[in-house]
Amino acid sequence: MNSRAKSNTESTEIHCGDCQQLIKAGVVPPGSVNLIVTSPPYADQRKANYGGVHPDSYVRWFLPKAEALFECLADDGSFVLNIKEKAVSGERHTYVLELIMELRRSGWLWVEEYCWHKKNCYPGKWPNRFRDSWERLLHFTKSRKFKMRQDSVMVPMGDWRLNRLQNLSATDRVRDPSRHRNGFGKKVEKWVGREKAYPTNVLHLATECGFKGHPATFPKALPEWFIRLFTDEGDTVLDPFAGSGTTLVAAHDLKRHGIGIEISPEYCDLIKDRITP
Amino acid sequence: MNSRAKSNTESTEIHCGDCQQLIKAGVVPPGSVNLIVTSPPYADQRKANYGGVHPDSYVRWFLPKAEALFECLADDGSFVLNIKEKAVSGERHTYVLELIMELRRSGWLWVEEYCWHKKNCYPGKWPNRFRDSWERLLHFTKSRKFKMRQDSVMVPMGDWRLNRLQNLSATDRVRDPSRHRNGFGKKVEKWVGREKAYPTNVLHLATECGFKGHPATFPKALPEWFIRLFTDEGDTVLDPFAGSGTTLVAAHDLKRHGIGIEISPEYCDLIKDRITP
DNA sequence: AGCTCTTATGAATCATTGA
DNA sequence: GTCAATGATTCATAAGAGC
Repeated sequence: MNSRAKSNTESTEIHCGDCQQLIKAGVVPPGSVNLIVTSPPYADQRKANYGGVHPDSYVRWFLPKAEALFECLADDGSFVLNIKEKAVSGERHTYVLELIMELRRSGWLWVEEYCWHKKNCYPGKWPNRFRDSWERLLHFTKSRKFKMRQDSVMVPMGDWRLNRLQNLSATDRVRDPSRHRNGFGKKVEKWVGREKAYPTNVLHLATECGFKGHPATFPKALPEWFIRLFTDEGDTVLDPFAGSGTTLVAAHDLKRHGIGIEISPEYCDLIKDRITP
Repeated sequence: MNSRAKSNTESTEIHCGDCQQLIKAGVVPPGSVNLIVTSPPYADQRKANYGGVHPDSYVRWFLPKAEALFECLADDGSFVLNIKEKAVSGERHTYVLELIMELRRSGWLWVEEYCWHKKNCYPGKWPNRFRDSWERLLHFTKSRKFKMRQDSVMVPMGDWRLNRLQNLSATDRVRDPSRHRNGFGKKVEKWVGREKAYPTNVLHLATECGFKGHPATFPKALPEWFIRLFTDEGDTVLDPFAGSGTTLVAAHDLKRHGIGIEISPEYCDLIKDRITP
């Protein structure tokens, strides 16, 4: 199970323990990971499962782990962190903001904040806020030049294209560039026959309701999207807070080599059940 | 024009000048404003119009203005700030995060971060990121108990159903293969008999394309939503960076007393043209 | 009125060139 | 070398024109 032979790209490793300790112990070789995508235990949530981390000490808890992750990530690799701050005594807590700034201070580049717009969010009603329907997907890298396969996540264009491109008017080709600083009109011809467009930085996905047994299931489509975007086949994907193993299942299905680290023995067993056919 | 008599709830004041100076000068009485909703000039944008503020000095530029706003806001009032950090040399800049923390340090409560998911975002393509399709709507208050009229922004179930059906674009279907038509049908059935539902903290709106004369038009539906949510009829709404006056038009239409402050004389004139019938 | 088709344009970002 | 201006790239919406 511990073999990382590139020849078998569909192999998946599961390690049971604390990710910081295991990585420091050499379980994941330095620079060997192409993508880290994870949804760590939220502050003060999942108390029953993880023991809970208080919001005020969340940054202190996370930083050394991020340092370990930095070591094992390849220079052109990406780190995608799914997180959302909780509300504490009527306010949004600032630990996520502080975490971003501290991670930058320790060498990470904060390239982008993708937005996961949840189609079906958790129900509830409070006097001072509505249901929280979005989460942050923070994208960090080690370098300004990183691997990104934009073509692999293109989406079908809107129907507008069908009408738009049937008749190319003269204006399409002659849009005055002195007034509008974009040659968009000129290039419309290029679109004939094109079926797909690049997506935006908002992922509009539903949460997964089907899988029981772990409280924080994020939809498989989420890691899948980032795995397709930031890795090639045969690359290595790491989830240091594997939980129920959704990222690893996605990596396996996409023929990437998966490494999962999970501190809870029960979840480790659960992941193994999920991965092995 | 300067009368703030509550009797005339539809009156709208326009003041031309710097909001900080004008408020300090007493143009807006302390504690008289129920809602501040504004979209300030973004860092280093609108150079032609405002002179531009460098991202690195944005917090320093904004803080004293926020202090003035604090003074004129009622104790149970709300401050809604529409903002989004720009990308600087391959990274998202952190001035918005810093601003949130500094505002908290100076007495504001950061109650919530609403998300404006823009249906039509600016086009473009870059090697390291996709098009930016969302902006922040930061909600600050002076007190944990603030005025909130949740019922006033409930969405009719019928419209909701209609919109969902219409918005089921090809993109929706591809990104979320788990959403089957039968599953959707089930969900709709669940809502039969119920007339209205509470919204979430994500607003899914298009940007306004048509309005000329000001570079930063945000859709009228945006201030409208917050005005209905955080004020009653006859209350006072302030926009200290009025721009083209969209917030004031919304306030006027909803029978709120509007106060607009705008530093550019041309825009002041433009607002007056827009307000007066 | 309702439909189709046409057209303008929007808080952008990065790479390159020039001062 | 640092900084500022210019060029190249891209998509969905709404308003308007035409039928």
